[in-house]
Amino acid sequence: MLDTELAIGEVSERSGLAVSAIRFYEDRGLITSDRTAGGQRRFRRDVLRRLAFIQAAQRVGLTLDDIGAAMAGLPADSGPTGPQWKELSAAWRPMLDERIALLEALRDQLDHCIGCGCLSLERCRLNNPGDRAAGLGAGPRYLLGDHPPA
Amino acid sequence: MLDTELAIGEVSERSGLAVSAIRFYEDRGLITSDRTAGGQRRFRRDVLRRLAFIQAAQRVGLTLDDIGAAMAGLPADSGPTGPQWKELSAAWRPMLDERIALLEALRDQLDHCIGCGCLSLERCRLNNPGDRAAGLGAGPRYLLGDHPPA
DNA sequence: CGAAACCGTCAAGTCGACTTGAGATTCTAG
DNA sequence: CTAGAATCTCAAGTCGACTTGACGGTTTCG
Repeated sequence: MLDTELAIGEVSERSGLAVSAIRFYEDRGLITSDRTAGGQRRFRRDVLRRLAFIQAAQRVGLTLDDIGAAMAGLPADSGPTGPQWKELSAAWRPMLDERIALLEALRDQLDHCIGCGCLSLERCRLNNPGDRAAGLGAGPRYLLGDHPPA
Repeated sequence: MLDTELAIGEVSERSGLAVSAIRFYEDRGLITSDRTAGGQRRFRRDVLRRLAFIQAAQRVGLTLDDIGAAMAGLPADSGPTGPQWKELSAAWRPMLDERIALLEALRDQLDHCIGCGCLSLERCRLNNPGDRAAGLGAGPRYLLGDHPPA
């Protein structure tokens, strides 16, 4: 227990993730672990940082594949270090900004529709399929729409 | 063709949705249609408004169930009328604001982490499970997290 | 009238992200 | 040392939102 390594249950408790989810992430290669002689997982503390990172990224709407790709450039055994973290954050910033802009546009558009009573949603920019910024396509599968092919 | 009713293919083209998706929505009770003598669907024009509405709502991250519930109060055969639209929009506004706030918080937090180099993501508010606003839980299943029990 | 284009109903499949269950093994506190 | 809490693996299930496929009927245009 004073051990630096954490059992999966501890990781679960500290990260707020289900044990099954943690195993799933390991299967997907997002995190790694050592094993005890008996075969149980023991995680290095930095896995918490990775998991936190994963959770944050998911909230932004990235898929595990995206996240895995982004983390592929990081050293496998540690959380992101300074410059790497910087790089990642910089890479995601435009996407964050885009999502925010989209949500704001939606809200304002809604306000506009309320204000003018036009009810012409189908003519609103909200549904302009040609517009990259608004026409994000097919719904929830990828959250707020596409994540850049990045 | 000068007919006021639209065949499913036309609806598809005008709405940008796949024919199969439109049928799916009808199964789910989100839209309705008449049938020709031969059994083909014929949609009233206002179905376009409904579909537009559905698409907009999805982009905000609502499930079809949510959308169905919200539209349940509307007259089945027409798009939302003035006051109803107003009511709906008003109901969704707080959620939109919350989502926007979340995204902004995430972005700013990311900036902060870059700035200070603390790398202490796990201590950041981003992952505070007790905080309703930030601890939105379990990822993509419900898009950017929970939609209010509304 | 007849071919091409469109539409119908199922049932089953897909995708992402996990969860659940079964049955066996390992750890740890008393 | 032992009871019982934690873990293990692996297969299968779930959920939301659709899509795909098989197979057959309907509309429309020339």
